[in-house]
Amino acid sequence: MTNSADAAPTPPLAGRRAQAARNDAVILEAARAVFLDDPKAPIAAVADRAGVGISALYRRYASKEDLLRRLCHDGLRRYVAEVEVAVADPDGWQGLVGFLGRVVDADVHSLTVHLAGTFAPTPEMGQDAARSGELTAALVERAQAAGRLRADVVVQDVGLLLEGCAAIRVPDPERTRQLRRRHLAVLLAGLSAAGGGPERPRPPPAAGELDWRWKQRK
Amino acid sequence: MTNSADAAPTPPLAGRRAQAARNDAVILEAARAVFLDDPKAPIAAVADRAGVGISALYRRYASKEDLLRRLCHDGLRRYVAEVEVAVADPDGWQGLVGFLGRVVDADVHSLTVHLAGTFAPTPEMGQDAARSGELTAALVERAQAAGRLRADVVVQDVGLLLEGCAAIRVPDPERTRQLRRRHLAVLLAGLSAAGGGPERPRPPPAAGELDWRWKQRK
DNA sequence: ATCAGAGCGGAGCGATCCGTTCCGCTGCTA
DNA sequence: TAGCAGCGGAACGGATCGCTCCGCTCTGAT
Repeated sequence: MTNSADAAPTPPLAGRRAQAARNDAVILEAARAVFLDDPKAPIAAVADRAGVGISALYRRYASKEDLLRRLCHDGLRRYVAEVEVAVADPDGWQGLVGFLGRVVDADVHSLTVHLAGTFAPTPEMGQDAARSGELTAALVERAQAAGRLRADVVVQDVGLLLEGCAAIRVPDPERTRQLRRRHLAVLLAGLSAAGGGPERPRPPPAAGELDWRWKQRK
Repeated sequence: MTNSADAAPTPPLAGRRAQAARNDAVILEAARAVFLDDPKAPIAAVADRAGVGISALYRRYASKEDLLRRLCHDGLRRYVAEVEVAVADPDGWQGLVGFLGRVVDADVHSLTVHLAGTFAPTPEMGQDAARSGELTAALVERAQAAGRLRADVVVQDVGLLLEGCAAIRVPDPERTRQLRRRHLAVLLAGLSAAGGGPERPRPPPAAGELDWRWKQRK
């Protein structure tokens, strides 16, 4: 994300350009934190949190919608990257478990879902979303093939799980992470083939049933 | 909730007073639906949904905050009523399971938690909240005593569970209910003593750790 | 039959909020 | 040293929203 065009003579962290390049990251991180906390937060809140003026924001993004889109797309890409790593795991079950832990920790779900509908998605985002769906499905199948995931689980159950974990939130971020991990462990136990109980209530979530958020709202 | 002072000669559903009494319920139900969907919704949205004018609202509630408080307190009372029924169940585990199902169906958690912080709570609400906590703790203990609930579960885990279920939401309310039930079943399987797995990640949620929402925000 | 007023619809006021623009300053960079 | 990238932040214009208020209707007591 840092600007690679800065092979300047000086050590790479002084001067105006370098500061600006650093601001790129600072602003994105601030925006992440702010909009995760309140998806309707004003732009000024991001600027304050980043410790910069509003101009620094508008120099980088043409509009609030642009920033939101960028944030969301980054989250989506992160998701795809994680799930790609996961399907490469030789152990289908461990691949799924590790994947969920990392995605929950990174709070990717809040980024992609709570922000959805606040901006017009690009075609590229649609492709990435489709790809993420396919890969997640593959991940679920592999975990089932390994015999560790209940057979009556469907891909969309992963969406419900992520939704549930993302809903856990306390003021302290690290504590939030811990509580989510605990919640995730309970869910995984309930989803594992070892986990008792008869059938899960039907009908299971259907394809596309969780996609309504992506329709532009407002 | 219907006005019992209407033992009028006519069948009890005609006349201005009766219409007004019916509006009481209509407005409350509309407010429930609207604020459940968007806690920041404007008052006018409630009036529209109820099919009445704004005056009809302000005749009943002095302010928006008043209405929110009423809604939230109703939810809290509902919770207490349900948990009272549950602790009376001779089967500790079935008491817990049935209770969770009813509370999740009624979407009580969204009412009490997503609205919290948007109004100044009354002392009476504090008492009810305390009582609900005690009763829930008793419920958990009874389920553990029955040997059906894992020993490393704490009361606050119920809070996490409700939080997670409340986060599931699709446009159709009945479908939302079904998906939440499915999610709840997974969680219960993960929480039941039969459910496999070693220890749950520690430390478990602590007392009061989920109460930060009740601090007045904004 | 009469009429005071409960009940209500809805326009509009005043306050607030928010996205975005723009001006002027600073201090790199060429 | 001149020029401009980069930025801070005031302020504008529009939108939103809680709430008030005026006037109408029609009930229900007399």
